[in-house]
Amino acid sequence: MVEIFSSGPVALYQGDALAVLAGLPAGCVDAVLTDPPYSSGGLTLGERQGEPAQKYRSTGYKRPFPAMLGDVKDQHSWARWCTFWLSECWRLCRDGAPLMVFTDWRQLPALSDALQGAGWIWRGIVVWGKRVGRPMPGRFRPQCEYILFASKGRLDAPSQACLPGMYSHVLNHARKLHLAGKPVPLLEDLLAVTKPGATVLDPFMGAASVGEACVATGRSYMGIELSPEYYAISRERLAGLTAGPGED
Amino acid sequence: MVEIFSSGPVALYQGDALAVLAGLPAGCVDAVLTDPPYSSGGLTLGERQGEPAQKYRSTGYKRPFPAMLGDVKDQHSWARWCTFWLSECWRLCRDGAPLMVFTDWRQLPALSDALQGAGWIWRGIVVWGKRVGRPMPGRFRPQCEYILFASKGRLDAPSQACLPGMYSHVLNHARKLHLAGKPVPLLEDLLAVTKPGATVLDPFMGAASVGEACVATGRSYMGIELSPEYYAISRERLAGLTAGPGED
DNA sequence: TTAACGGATGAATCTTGGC
DNA sequence: GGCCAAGATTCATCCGTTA
Repeated sequence: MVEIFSSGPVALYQGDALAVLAGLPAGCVDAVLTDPPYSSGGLTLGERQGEPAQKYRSTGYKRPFPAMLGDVKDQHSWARWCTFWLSECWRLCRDGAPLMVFTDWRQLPALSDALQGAGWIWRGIVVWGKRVGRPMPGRFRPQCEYILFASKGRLDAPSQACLPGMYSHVLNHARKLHLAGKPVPLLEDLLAVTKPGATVLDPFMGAASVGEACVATGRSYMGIELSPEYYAISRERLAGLTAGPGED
Repeated sequence: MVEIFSSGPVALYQGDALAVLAGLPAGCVDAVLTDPPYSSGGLTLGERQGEPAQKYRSTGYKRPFPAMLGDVKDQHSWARWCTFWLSECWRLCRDGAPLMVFTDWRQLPALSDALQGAGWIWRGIVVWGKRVGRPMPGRFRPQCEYILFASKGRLDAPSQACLPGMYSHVLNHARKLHLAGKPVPLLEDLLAVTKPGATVLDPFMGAASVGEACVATGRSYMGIELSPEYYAISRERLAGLTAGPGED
């Protein structure tokens, strides 16, 4: 059964994204902003399913994170799975809702297929320049991640303001609670395509950086997380936001 | 018949890219850097095939450019056509050669499929932040273009130096000779993945910005252009480079 | 208060050796 | 021979601490 936590503008669900999404009513969501597992990197099944302390990490790296569940798919399965949850998101959203999904360069084409297959109209790419990146001798370093931007039908723009197509934000790794944590200021910037008070859905909550950005900017947040460990971390983090400043 | 111009490190061919490439011998090229027609931007066939004064332009923008030939394909045909010329490039390149192809966000997934279908190993995306872009009220502006980076087999790196994954260069519209002209300093930066003296192939020369970057950085340049008008412009531009400073 | 220094880090990739 | 696990490698940037 799904565990639910609700407090003010925050509603959290612990369970598999597809299962939780299927149980929610249509039209209850104004926007989607999420960072799914990339299932990227690793040529072999063993590498993809490796210990989270090893995968995506340098040898000798010390700081541990809880395991990222569900990050073990090959690209074909990953694309089909994305189509499934993106279809559910489409059903839950009202017309005109924006969708923003993080991806790395390797999965970008598959994700663009998946979201269009789920009914979304692809509108563009937002670039996140990370400023730091792993050095790659003799070639270009993977220094950017990407946010695919789409809408359910004609985009219902919150204002006439023009938003930039790229953002440069530092990720403070000392404060990062999740291996794939994103900077809260970046997420706050992205929320500019939603109206104040909008209900934002995040099927892959992780450590709830999106939730913190929603609280900080006056949006309602619906977060779903499979891992009980990260669910607990997120619940504490969002429950404590009224008491003091949070972390990313 | 194909017209040929040759002068020092520069060799230019006037004709259809596929036809010219097919007549060249295998293994004569060290790297590919090119900016093909995107066949993007128009929602309808009529818009895609319309006068270039409308396409890619803000309303009211007056400066005329010669017609960009061959920019009239739907996405399926475009992807097939890309696979063809990318396969020819693959044949002409020696093992370890890098490939860099410009694209906009809309064609990025199709281009990644095409280059992998042609045998290239996709290595990543380099982001070009244009710093300016068409304002898009209420949404993110398309401020970046992308360079897909690939290699023929194992990449033969010219050095151990780590290159950045994104570049920010302003395009000087007044000096631009082609509607889709790219900043020469950006092209010079990209040439850092080739060795000095390398032979660089550019099947879609346009106004030869890549050619100018090659001359400036001591690379040999092979350029192909379908349009007689742009071929003439490029020939003059490159022939004049020894006399004085060029333009982009 | 400001400036400089040192250490840690990164949604990786490649080579090598073992089974 | 094929597949897989482990280790080495790389440096711009940022943060915390010291001067």
